[in-house]
Amino acid sequence: MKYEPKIIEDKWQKIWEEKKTFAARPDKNRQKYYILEMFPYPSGRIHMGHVRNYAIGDVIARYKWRKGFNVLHPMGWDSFGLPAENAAIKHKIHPTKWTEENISYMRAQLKSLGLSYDWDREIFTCREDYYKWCQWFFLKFYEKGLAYQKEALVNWCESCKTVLANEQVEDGRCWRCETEVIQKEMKQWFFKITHYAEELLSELENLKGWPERVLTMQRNWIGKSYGAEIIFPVSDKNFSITVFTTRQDTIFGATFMSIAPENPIVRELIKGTEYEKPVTEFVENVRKENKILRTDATREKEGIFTGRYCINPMTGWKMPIFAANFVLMDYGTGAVMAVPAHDQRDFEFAKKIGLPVKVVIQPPGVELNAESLESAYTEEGVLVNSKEFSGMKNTEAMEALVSYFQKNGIGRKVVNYRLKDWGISRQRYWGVPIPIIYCDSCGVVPVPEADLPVRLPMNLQFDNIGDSPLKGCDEFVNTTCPKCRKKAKREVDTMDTFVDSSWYFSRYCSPQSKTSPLEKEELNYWMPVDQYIGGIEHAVLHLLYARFFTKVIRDLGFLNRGEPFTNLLTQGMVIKDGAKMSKSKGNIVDPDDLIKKYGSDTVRLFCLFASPPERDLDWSDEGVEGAFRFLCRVWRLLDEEEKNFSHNSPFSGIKDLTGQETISEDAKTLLKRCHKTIKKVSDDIEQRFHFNTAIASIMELVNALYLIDKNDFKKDDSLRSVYFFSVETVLLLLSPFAPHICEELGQRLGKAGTIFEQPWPGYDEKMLIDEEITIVIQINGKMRSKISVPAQAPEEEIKQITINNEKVKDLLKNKKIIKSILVPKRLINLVVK
RNA sequence: GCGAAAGUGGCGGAAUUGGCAGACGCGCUGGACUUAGGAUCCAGUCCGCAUAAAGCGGUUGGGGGUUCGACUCCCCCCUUUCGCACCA
Repeated sequence: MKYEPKIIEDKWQKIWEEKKTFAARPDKNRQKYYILEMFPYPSGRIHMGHVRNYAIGDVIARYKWRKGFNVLHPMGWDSFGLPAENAAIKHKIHPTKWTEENISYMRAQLKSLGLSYDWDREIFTCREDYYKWCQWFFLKFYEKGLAYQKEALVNWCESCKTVLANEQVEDGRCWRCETEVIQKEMKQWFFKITHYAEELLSELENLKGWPERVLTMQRNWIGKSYGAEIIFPVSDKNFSITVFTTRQDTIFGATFMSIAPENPIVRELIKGTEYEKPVTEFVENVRKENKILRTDATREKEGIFTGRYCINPMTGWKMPIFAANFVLMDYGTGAVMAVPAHDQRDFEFAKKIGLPVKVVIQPPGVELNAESLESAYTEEGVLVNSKEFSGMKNTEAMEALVSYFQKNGIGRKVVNYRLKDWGISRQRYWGVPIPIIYCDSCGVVPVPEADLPVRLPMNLQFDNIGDSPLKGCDEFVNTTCPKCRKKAKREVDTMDTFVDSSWYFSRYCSPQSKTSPLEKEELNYWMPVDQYIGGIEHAVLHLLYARFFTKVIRDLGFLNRGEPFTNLLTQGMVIKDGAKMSKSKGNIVDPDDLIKKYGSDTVRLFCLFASPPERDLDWSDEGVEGAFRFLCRVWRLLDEEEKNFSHNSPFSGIKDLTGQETISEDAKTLLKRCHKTIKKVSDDIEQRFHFNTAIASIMELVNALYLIDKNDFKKDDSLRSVYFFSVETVLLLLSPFAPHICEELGQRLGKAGTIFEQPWPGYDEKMLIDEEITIVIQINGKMRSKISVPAQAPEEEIKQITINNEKVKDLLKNKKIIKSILVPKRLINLVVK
């Protein structure tokens, strides 16, 4: 009988679907295991990256299930987003239709892969019953002061008339029309993620199951730094400028001040003076520059004098104030004290303009001299020219100065974060409407909870990209104020789709709940996700937002903990011909074609075998062929034997040697090999997710089975029995990787029930021990020979056998043994002279 | 520039705690079966020397070190990938 993957895969997928084999129910008596792969955007078709991601998750899910865990393994669709809107414009098809059609197609593709999802929990972020709760969360955020509105600078494409996400800006240009992106000030809604900045940072330490890489990226992103805010009074004005610095120890060397061009203080400083025109011109020019160019470290330092001075509170000097292109408005206070001797940027700028440089930190053993300085000295040292602080180590001066500032009202100690609040407004149609109403009398009014959802209107025309398409939909925009019942207008922006994906994993715990976004009891049973799997590209964005949301969900009283993902696996990319698979490279491999040709078991097996999950996977058509060949080999293990099996016999469970005195040596060797393979495969899955080596060891077992001469069965019944036990073992071990073929062969082997219902095979420690072991003989660290000794042989005996070995004797002629090292069960090393 | 990860046969990769480098697969070579083989089975396959066989030497990006022993630990350097990058 030929191995025909298509037939058997259809058969088993149908059985799984009808029986709801993978449905999860909370069960207090069983330990839960929540495994999750990042849900996909329904772009049209599944690609190889998805296949790999889901194959990895499926192995873990099936393994844990068989280990007796109550497994939750859900799937859904991150189905709001710009591509649907673009497709609508291009093909005159409604985003809903486009999205739902893609979902149907991709769901069928996932099902054809035989993945163990609980499809009853499927989530669609673009459907009312989900996005209603996004709006509900928005209202809760608003109530708690975690959602607010402010003017902000955003990436703006003048040609497309829309805000662009950072990912959609390539080299400072719009990805679609290549227009240069500018910074535009717009009123935007923000989520106050900075409220949790400290916790988001400190909790990283407890995420032991996360890759260090991701933790580092999040730490960098949050960017905590310790320093001081210092107040500099402005000459001839009744206000002052506050700067943030981490180097308050250098304040005696501050000779001028630089402020961000965008800083509103600039306007105040120049108002009505001769500097107004040139400075405004400079500011406008800098603002027109795109952000990428602006924040390039190698960019020429430019600045313009504002005509004003401020007073250094420690030295009393008049410091000229400059507007400078290298000062960022959105970090610190948007103003910095410039210390040219000890900051490279200030140094470059001072040299260019000809501003004074003053050394206030001296490194040990060297005398720095302001005139001969070629670059800023930014390392540690001792304070000089710093009044009573002179002579202090700069690290000590940090603290001393902060106390001095605080005592004298000059400044204070502060902690600054690089993390900014999350701007969630998008001038798009295909997203969650922000549930806010603007009333001329009442101002900003949140939509009452009872009125949710604010529905996305379905009757829009998609013939042109405009900013906030909802603006043009009168029946959406025009409404009545919930407070005063007068005419009012709705917010026309929608939410960033990252909002939708920030809590979907929680919703999976009670996906059908109509009364609440989350059911407390179910949530606390399933959460946190025990194993989350996805690409590294979400290291900061999604994974940070999800952590933030989970903390809010905790503080809203739904959940008793604030971290969503205990373990995180970031799988590598799928590479072909040295590049990531992409349309533009033309190196795409379509999963559908492969499944049609080889079956999904083969495709999954190859993805898992070709490299460990966290590394990039090099695609190889020959490798796929090899995976298929291996499954054919497994198939043929029992090809001619089928008629000999008794039907409905139970699976064997652990098979050891108890009561088997009649077992032959060959059978014993094979049986031991089975137990070793069980251990190896279990450990590789459980401890390291190294599926490639797990599969390799199953291949070894299969190779060993092929070397057994079935003619021997006639005279050796124990060998026959162990052989079929081994086949059974192969199926039990291989089934998380290639489930369909294993189920089919299990049935053909005459077994009652399915493999999925069988517990994961155990092994007998006794069966792992060899009676005879091979000891390697090294002489001066070089491998010279091997000997076979009883496993229990004492050290002295092994040594005797070694020196009596013919070859060793030969090599030891005229030499003296100085030392011998015995590594138990492995080797003996003779050090000779 | 800063930080992280990686570098092993012709290729993908293995070696889990410092103990036989190259498991397993691909590719290649030979043999068996065969009308045929691009199916299947068996065997060989790191490199060099030697070769009837046994053997000898070398080898984990390069150089140094620690150790009886290093792919593994330490120092220096090279290359690649990724992340951050005027953050005061």
